[in-house]
Parts: sequence; structure tokens; C-alpha cells
Amino acid sequence: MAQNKSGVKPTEAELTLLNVLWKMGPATVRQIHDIVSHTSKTGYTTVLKILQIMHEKNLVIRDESNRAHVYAAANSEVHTQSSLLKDLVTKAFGGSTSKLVMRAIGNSISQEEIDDIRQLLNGLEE
Amino acid sequence: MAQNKSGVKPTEAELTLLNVLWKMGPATVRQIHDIVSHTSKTGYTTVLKILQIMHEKNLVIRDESNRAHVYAAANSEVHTQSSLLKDLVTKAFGGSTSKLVMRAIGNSISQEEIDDIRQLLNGLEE
DNA sequence: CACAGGATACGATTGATGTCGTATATAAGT
DNA sequence: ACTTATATACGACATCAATCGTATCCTGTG
Repeated sequence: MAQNKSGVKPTEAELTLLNVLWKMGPATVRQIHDIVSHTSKTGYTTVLKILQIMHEKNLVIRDESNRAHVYAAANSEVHTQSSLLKDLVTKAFGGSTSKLVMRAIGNSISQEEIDDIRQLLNGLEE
Repeated sequence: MAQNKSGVKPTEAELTLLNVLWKMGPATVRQIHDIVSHTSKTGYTTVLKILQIMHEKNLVIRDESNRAHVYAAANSEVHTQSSLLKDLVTKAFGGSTSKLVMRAIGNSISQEEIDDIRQLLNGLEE
């Protein structure tokens, strides 16, 4: 069976393209390539190919009704972030989300960010 | 030049072995294999090979003074966790640690874990 | 000292990733 | 209708990850 929503973890290159799609919304290969070429030398056909593979993996959906296919992320940014986090929690933090959070906070974080997090914590307890 | 401390990101299989090393301390291939074989069917030589590659990448150090080489993690668990987090923050959270933290907390976390985190937050502000 | 048991070293293989070049199809303009 | 610009499709290739099978190499014990 083909992989469904949550089974697949995007690779690094794929995540780069997903970030573009999340920011721009549905886009053609050319539009996507224009953006990524600002920060990397990836060729047009490379972007196309990766998108095609992502389509097979159901990481993106595409509208083929026009000549230039329009691609869109299959899953939301939030969903993907959660999935990647879950993955990291199990593989590097023994399954403990709080360990991950504490490590992340310990790394380096501004006062402002601390306030944001405290706010969220407060909200959760109601 | 050979990759030094912080440049390399362990692969999934490598991370599995690192977890064993962090838990047990320095160990031989056989000891490591005995542990991992509890939860996976990886063969002995596979574990050996991965450790050899990790040695080339400087992910582990090894003591060759005895016939059975003794491997140890080159970097601490904390260091590696931080590095993996940093990586994820840049690739999937636009560089914002607090976004990651908030997503992680939002995922699902117990009251107890929330308390732990708040405690840490308080400690940070002094 | 010979040899069996166990350790490392060394390919070989399979599959995924990332990269393109080239071929082919199609839409649009002159 | 021909040409040009632009899209997708296809396949090749290099690299890396993960997996083992063999080969070789100690070393302790009879």
C-alpha cells in the first residue's frame, strides 16, 4: 500500500521545498524553483524530480489540470513539525518530551521567548 | 580534513548505538550487539561495521589495546541532543527555538512535565 | 604447537537521496 | 503551420546508509 499521511518523514531537500509551499501556498515548479534558487544552486529539474518523488510519497498533492502542475503540501506545517518532533523525542530523548523541551530551553533562549512559553504553560493548565 | 566534533549528524542506526553507549559507557562490539539484538535483528557484523564508520566520522573513539576493541561515544548525550535540536530548529522551525518548544509542549505533555518545565524556567531567570 | 572460537577487516549488495541531461510534449505567438 | 519557449517524463549517475557474507587474524587451551 502507498504510504499514507503520517508514515513518511520528509528528507532534508524535501523539507526545504515544503517550507516554500507552506510559506507561499500552492505553487508551480518554476515558482518554487525561483525561491529556492535564491539560497541554493539546485537546478530546475532537480526541484521537479524531488516534487515528483514527494508526490509518490504523498507528501504533496498536485493539480494537473493546467500544463504547469500546481503543487501543494499534503500536510500542514504544524502536523509535520509535530511529527518530526515526535520522531526526535523517541530517537534521541528516550521518549520524554519534557527532556527535549528542557534541553531546547537550556540551549539558549531569550527572555521574551521564556515569557512566551510561560504564557503557553499557563494557558494549558485551564 | 576529517570531520571534527560538531560537524557530523549521526544517522538513525548510529544514534541507536550511541544511545547504548551513553547508557552503558564504553563497551565492546559484542556487548553492544547483545543489547541492540534485544530490540532488533541486526547482525553482529552490521553493528561492527557501523561502529567502524562512526569511528571514521569521529562519532566514537575506541581503545584498541585489547583484542576486542572498546568503543565509547565521542560526544556527550547532552551535546548530541543539543546539536540535533539545533538542526531541527533551523530546518523545520525557521530558526525559532521557542516555536519548537511550544509545538512540543502543545503535542501532549503531562501536568508533571509542565511543572518540571516551569521550574526550569524559573531557574533560568536568575 | 596446533586449532577452535571469536574478533576485526574487507568487499558486495540493495535501496534511498540528490543531482542533472536529454527527450518529448504542448501552448502560444507570428 | 512553424518555431520557440517552457513543461513534464525518463533515465543515468554518484554518494551514502544499512546489511551481511567471507576472509583473515589473534589467542588461549589442550
